[in-house]
This record gives sequence, C-alpha cells and structure tokens, in this order.
Amino acid sequence: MNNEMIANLLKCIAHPVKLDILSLLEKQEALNVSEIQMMLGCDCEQSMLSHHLIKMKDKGILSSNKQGKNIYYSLQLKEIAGILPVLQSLEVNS
Amino acid sequence: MNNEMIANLLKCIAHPVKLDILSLLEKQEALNVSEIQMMLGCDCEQSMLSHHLIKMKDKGILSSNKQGKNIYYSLQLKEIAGILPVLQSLEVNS
DNA sequence: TTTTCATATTAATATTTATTCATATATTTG
DNA sequence: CAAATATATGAATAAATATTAATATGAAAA
Repeated sequence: MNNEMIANLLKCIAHPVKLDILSLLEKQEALNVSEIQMMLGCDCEQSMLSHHLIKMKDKGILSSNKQGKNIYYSLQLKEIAGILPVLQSLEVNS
Repeated sequence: MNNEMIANLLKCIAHPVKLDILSLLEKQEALNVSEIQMMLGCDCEQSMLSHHLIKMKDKGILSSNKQGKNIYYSLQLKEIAGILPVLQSLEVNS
C-alpha cells in the first residue's frame, strides 16, 4: 500500500465510534449490528452505526455475513488488530 | 489514550503528504522545511507544507527546533514509526 | 399474509478539513 | 539599514465528511 491508500484507510477509521467498533471486533470474532449497538451503549443511533459499518466494509476493513435477519460483521483487515493496542497504550500530552 | 484521542491523532496524519513527511522523518532524525519540500518533490506548496507540519506539531506528533533561519522538524511520537511500516507492507484489495 | 424486527438506503443539512493566496515575521547577508 | 531567505499566519473558499431523519427492504413470526 502506498501512502495515499493508507491515508484513505486511516481517514476511514479515524472516528471514535469506529475505533470502538474495531476494539470490539478485535475481541469477538463476529458481532451483529444489534450486539454492537448494545455494546456501544446507545452512543450510536441505528443508521449512523449502519453507515459506519458499511464504510469500513467498503474499504475492506470489515467483512459481513448475513444470517437470517441479522448481519454479522467481523474484522477483515487483521493488521488493524495489531495497530490499535499500540496506540491505546500510549501515554499522552496534548 | 482513549479512542477519541486516537481518532484525533489518526485524523491528523490521514493525509498522503503528511504520511510522506512522516516516512521521511522515520529515516532522518531531523529535517528542515526546505529539505522536506525538496524531498517531497514539489508535491506540496510552501504554506501548505507549513500548515501540515504545524498541525502535526500541535498534536505532539512532531517537534521542532529553530536553527538560524531554518526550522528543523523531527518525529516526536516515535510509536508512529512502528505503525507506518506495518500499514505500508499490507497487500491490497479495494 | 400482516406485523415485527434487523438492517440498509437516500437525501438534506451541518460540520470539518483542505487548499490557496496574500501577507507577516524573523534571521541573515550585503 | 535594505534586500533576501525561510517559515508562519490568517482569511477566504472549496471540498469532503458526519449526522440526522425519513423511508425502504427483506427475513421471520404470529
């Protein structure tokens, strides 16, 4: 990936709720939309959440799998799982 | 850092030219603005570059050091240096 | 076969971010 | 001190992104 592609990828995940979603999917192989919404604790309205998930899917960060009425999402770009903890463990400044 | 802080950080670097700058500063401890501009190969106009550098400095990603007429920038948030190569080495999809 | 549940879609608007341009400041040199 | 060099600043505009609300779709259950 060149820096332009990386920029697009980062732009896509650079959002607190999206990072929360990724953090959840690091721990649980797959979660459906309602489960994610519960776990986010009402921080995110239905259509907003749907937009987030679909955008990440479009970039190849997530994948989805329909099962009856539910759609299960999981982390497709596994490398993300390596990067987040590094950042989360940083001590801060500004 | 919580996910909101990380989101701000990622939002700040999620730009092809900024990533190029970070890639340069991974390899060279410090570079002044003109040097960076040369190395970017005219991809970036003076004030634009200045805006980029200052934003990254504001977030604590870069630090700067004035020497005469020149200002040398260097990577302050060293962990970035660990993350970029991981992303750059990814094979792609979308 | 109507209702309900889970999720997606679309469009409108609001907000944020990027880009450009013109000008300012500080340092060095003649 | 005047000119040149290196960089920053601010404001205006353009472009991208987020948010919301209303509606649609499709599967399951009653």
